[in-house]
Amino acid sequence: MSTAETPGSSNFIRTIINEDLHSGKHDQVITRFPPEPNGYLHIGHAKSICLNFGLATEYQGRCNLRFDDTNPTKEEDEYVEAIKQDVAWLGFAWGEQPLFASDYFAQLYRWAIKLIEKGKAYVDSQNAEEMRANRGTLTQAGTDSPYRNRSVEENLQLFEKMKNGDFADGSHILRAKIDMAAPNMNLRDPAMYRILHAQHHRTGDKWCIYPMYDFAHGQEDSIEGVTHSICTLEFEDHRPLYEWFLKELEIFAPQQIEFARLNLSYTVMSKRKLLQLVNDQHVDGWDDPRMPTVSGMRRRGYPAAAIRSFCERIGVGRNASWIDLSILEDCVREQLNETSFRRQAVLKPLKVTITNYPHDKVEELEAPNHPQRPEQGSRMLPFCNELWVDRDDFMQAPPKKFFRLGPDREVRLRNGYIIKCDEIIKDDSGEVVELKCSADLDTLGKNPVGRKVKGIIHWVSARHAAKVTVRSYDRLFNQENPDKAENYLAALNPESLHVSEALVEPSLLAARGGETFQFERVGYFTVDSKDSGEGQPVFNRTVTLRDAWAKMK
RNA sequence: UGGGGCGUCGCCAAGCGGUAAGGCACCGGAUUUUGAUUCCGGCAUUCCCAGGUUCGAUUCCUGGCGCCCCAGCCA
Repeated sequence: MSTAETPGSSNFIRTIINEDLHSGKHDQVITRFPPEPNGYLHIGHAKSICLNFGLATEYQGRCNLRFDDTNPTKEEDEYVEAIKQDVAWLGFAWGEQPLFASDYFAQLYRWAIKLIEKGKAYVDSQNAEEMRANRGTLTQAGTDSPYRNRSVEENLQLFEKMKNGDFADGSHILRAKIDMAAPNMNLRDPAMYRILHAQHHRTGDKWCIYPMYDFAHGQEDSIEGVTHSICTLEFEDHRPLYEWFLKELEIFAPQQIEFARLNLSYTVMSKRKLLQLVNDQHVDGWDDPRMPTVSGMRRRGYPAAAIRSFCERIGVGRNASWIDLSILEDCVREQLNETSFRRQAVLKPLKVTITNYPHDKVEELEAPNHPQRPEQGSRMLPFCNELWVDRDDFMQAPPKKFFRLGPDREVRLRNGYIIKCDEIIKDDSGEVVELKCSADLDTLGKNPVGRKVKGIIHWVSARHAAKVTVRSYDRLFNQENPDKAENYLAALNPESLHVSEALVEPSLLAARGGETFQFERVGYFTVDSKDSGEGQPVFNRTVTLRDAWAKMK
């Protein structure tokens, strides 16, 4: 477990834990991260993972990875494998084996019988529509089921038959007998077990009844000795139920604590919607670099440390909050600036010919891998009289503040000479196709005397450059909150992916999948692990560099 | 309109009766062969509003207002 990060600021959960430790209520901290294996993990889950595993580490306790697999119709092994990989990649460990709610099915079944015997649960034979109709509304009490007062014996028999598979799906259901008039809807005789003749990813067809979340989660926590069961705010209304089951079952009662889920601007977070983006092929898969999934961010090139740092920075509270994407991006840049080697790459090429440099001469110019860290070494850049520079670094009629190429303007070639633009070549349509420049050959590694050249631009040798595919990503949605749109799909950004060919320094051809480089003055780019071939790297733009000039414009 | 929550700077977020931390964003300025990084400096006399208690309230009380969640045999 690699959590050398800062302890972080105070939050209400740390306060509760500290109190519990000081009062002697607990002498250790046990948490859990309980995903349902019905989709891939996203940045919202990452917040929960960092919180739960982070707390366990901080208090030298334990955090269980427990799959909440109580609904066989939606859960698959593919998801449990992906989730395990994501949690591990984020830097957390869960002991020898992950846990599963399905491991507790037998115990849960015995507990259901116990409640029936106590007269606290009954088999209802209304269908789903009748149950809904009799549940009442937010302002009106519900009505008791006509089956509510079946005898314990009859309930026991019926429930056993449910378990044995004697009934069709939906024909009967086990309910807790609480209060059909409770103002909290969750207490109006909530469902405990439903009949589901479905293949479970782990138990196969052993069971044909499955516990509902409410009848499973608290008991799972209890079995595992979880001290603090941390979940999101929507479950707040379920807490009385959570506590009711534990009390009626007379078993250890963990404390449920709710926090606000993460909302990120310009993205959606619901698994249903993410699944639809995948199924309808609006994206390339769960791990498409535009997805807010852990696997998508990993493929995009976000370091795990950046995600951890992000989760620490945003804090934990109970306000429904919207986090600005810029915070995540700042965390990513913070990490990548430290670790990434610098390289030169031209994304929008414009030809430059150095008129006073010999046609047949080639020089190797030394360039540091990381200017702030000379110990990281250097690589050699081939230089000749034909270069590519970026179109954005040239203007025919530049404003005074444009510190780049323009008629008669001088500029430093990064890691190379100072050149001056003498002549502009255009094609028939008037488009600039080439610049003729002269180099000051006495400016390698030193400044010219008598004048100052402020601008620096990146370049590659046209005779040596390699051509690679670059995928530039933009936000997946155009609206700050896609959920507010009539249809969130309409808020999809049609320009979220831009594929282009870039000309890069030859050393980049050896880049391996997952490696990230800073293309100087442009951004951070990560070699795609799926689509890159041997000697044919495909670069995903992880994040751009900050661009003060872009702001000035 | 039933129940449960939440309201501190543009976005997050500390604070828990003693006179508003921090981060992101933003605005200045310094250094710089990345208009990057780094570095300095600025950025809420005010804590949803109105009353009240108190020597003193963002913190306590009362009343408003606003926002979020709940009527799956999903989790």
